[in-house]
Amino acid sequence: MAELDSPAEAGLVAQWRDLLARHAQTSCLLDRELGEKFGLGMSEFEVLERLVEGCDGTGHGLRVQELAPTVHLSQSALSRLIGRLEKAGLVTRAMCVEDRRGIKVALTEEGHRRYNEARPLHREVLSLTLADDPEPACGSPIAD
Amino acid sequence: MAELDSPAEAGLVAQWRDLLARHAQTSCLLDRELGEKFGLGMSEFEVLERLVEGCDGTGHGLRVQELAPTVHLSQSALSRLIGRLEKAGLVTRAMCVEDRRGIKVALTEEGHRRYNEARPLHREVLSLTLADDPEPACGSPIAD
DNA sequence: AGAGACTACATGCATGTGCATTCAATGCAA
DNA sequence: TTGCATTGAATGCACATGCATGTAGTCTCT
Repeated sequence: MAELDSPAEAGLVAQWRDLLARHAQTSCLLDRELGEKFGLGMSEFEVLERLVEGCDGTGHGLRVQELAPTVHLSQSALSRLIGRLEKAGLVTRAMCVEDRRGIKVALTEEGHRRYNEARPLHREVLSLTLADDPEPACGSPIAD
Repeated sequence: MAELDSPAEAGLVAQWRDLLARHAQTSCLLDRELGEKFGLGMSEFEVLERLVEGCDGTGHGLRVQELAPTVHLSQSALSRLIGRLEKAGLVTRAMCVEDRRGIKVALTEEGHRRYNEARPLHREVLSLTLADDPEPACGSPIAD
């Protein structure tokens, strides 16, 4: 009847539940904090960060398909996310000269500034939730 | 100008990205596999599993608020998820006698059966994606 | 050059989620 | 008992996501 997991399976399940809990806590708190203080979602921040890393200094910009594998989003979700960032004035979309199907996404001044402002809070949330402590219950805000 | 992370922060970021990647791979594959082979989402399966653990043998059922902390969903999302499971005939909702605001959720025979059928695949996915291997690119199906 | 397969991104649509609200039941105070 | 705050769960709504599809540009083969 196989009602029980083998020890190996039980270990996997425990690992998975721990991962789920950490993910939920962290992403929930990131969304809340970044959202209410900087108007950014977790994924928006992640995309800004990739853009900073990918073209720091140079203003070249990244292809959408270079962004896609690093943030874990479908192509359509990423397209719309970039649309939101563009509307917010944080990035620009420009046609790619060497392949005119492609889109170059680049940070604006404002985007770079916003990222720099948000980063300390992002790191603070990570240090709060990722240190192996007794889970601080998702909603707890960060003290000013 | 603080453009760089401290080593501690860099470690946190790396840890967070690893967690994000594992979560994306695993939940994506779980949803795909459980969905197409058993008509269950990842969270649906998680709820069934809690119900099995919480009232195995006894047919008592669990309060919604007992379920809520273990699956990482908002109260409203959990309410609707239970609605879907109920409509699919996998659980029953019954008024709670000792507090008539509450709802007792219990597995049906069919729910128990479906869980037992789905569990091996669930464990298989975990063993595929959680073992620290070179990430098998989210979409890769499980061989029959 | 021209036809057809393919690629990069955008968009229509269905769905799952969270927040705010609602409604019923309970607990508590006077 | 009556009145009021609180709790447990359901629901309206806005929104982000994924899948399927559309559209424009590119590549290949002849």
